[in-house]
Amino acid sequence: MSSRAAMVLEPRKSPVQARSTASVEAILEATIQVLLSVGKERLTTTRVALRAGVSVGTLYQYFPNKAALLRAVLTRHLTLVTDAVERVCREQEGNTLREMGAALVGAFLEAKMKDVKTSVALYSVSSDVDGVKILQKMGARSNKALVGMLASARDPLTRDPQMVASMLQDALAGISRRLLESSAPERQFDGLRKELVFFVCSYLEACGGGRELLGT
Amino acid sequence: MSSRAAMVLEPRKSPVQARSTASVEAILEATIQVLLSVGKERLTTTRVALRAGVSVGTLYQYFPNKAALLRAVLTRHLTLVTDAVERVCREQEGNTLREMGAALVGAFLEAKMKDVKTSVALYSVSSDVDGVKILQKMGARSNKALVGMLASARDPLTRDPQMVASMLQDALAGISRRLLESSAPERQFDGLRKELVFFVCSYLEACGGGRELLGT
DNA sequence: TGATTAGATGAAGGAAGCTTCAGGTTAGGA
DNA sequence: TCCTAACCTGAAGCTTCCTTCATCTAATCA
Repeated sequence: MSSRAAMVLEPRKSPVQARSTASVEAILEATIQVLLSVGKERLTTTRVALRAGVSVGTLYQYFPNKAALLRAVLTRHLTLVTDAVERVCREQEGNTLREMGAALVGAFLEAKMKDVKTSVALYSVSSDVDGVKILQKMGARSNKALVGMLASARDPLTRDPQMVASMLQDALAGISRRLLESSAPERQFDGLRKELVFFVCSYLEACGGGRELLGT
Repeated sequence: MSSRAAMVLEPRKSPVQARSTASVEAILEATIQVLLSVGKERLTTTRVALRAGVSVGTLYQYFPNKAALLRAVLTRHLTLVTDAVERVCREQEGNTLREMGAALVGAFLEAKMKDVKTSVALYSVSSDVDGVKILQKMGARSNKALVGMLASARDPLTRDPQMVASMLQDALAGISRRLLESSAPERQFDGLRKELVFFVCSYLEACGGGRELLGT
């Protein structure tokens, strides 16, 4: 009957004491571990609980079902990436489009590469758990941040910022996905990063006047 | 004991008479129908067979298991898209980078939009069936075609064609995916197409000398 | 037309895993 | 110290489906 009465689905129950908070954390972490070690096909709630060092019952005390658990993990991960994007966007306000492009690419790739294995494992989970909805929510956040940043550019955009932002984020998503799912992401990383900066900057500069720039 | 003895996995048995060919076709088609109507979670082999107007036994006569069935459907769809890309690449040989970019975007989007629902439904299937492997195979084909086309450009590339081709196809993939998964793809289609052409052309022209062009 | 091969059937075996719940343990306040 | 609420446990119920195979029907060919 406390204020935490209105929680509908995600957490079935909120941790109050320290030990339960630890349980939830352990479960979340274990989910990723299991995902990495046996793959989503063999990821069972029992296995996750085992790995987390708790019983299945405990798991179900905090997550209404398997899907919710996976959703929580996915959300967690995507939030990190989105936060990273929002951060650069804030930092880059007032800079040139070229600077923005380079910074965006750097931050995005870094966030995704932070834990390659996990990123890849979560791609496979996404489609089982209306990951699209989660992605859209995060996408909207990124979009907002990007539009704000672009609007503040020293060399202003001559095109619909909304549209430009979408292009950038979706292209980034597609390219980084392929990178991550390739056999050796680390090896390709640097070359790809450079080209991606070039790609994005070409576009952004064309979106601006496209004059005062001649460098690379 | 005929020559068709070496088939290992995909089709368990090859259709010989007309009726069996019809069965296979019906099963493939039914798979998509079921996917669209009840979603992949509730797609069962029995349901597919029912919809196809055959018995489960028949289904298992041509597909060793559920995964192979889904793989077949996915492969089929992606082949169409890849074929489309290869076609434009051939047609555009010898043209300018700008022309190539516009044509590529057009063909790619058209192929993907041909049957939006199916495309979207198959995204969700992809991760259950080592879709990555299939995607990579198709990606390699597209890549080859793109590289060939780019190499033939009237205004030659000043950057690694392999890399440029990857950028293009992955960006295209990312952007089209978002379009397809959005709530109203048709509505956004035209605006997005135009911007995408601009995006791709900006890049390609920057990859060429980037001089003799001034038009939009 | 009879023999042989291709194709079709669908009930049932069997495995797997999600989720519950009745009952135990621990922590913190009175 | 005792009591209540928070927390934990894990065996087993239940459902869902994949896949097989013994059997039947339809083509094809000599």
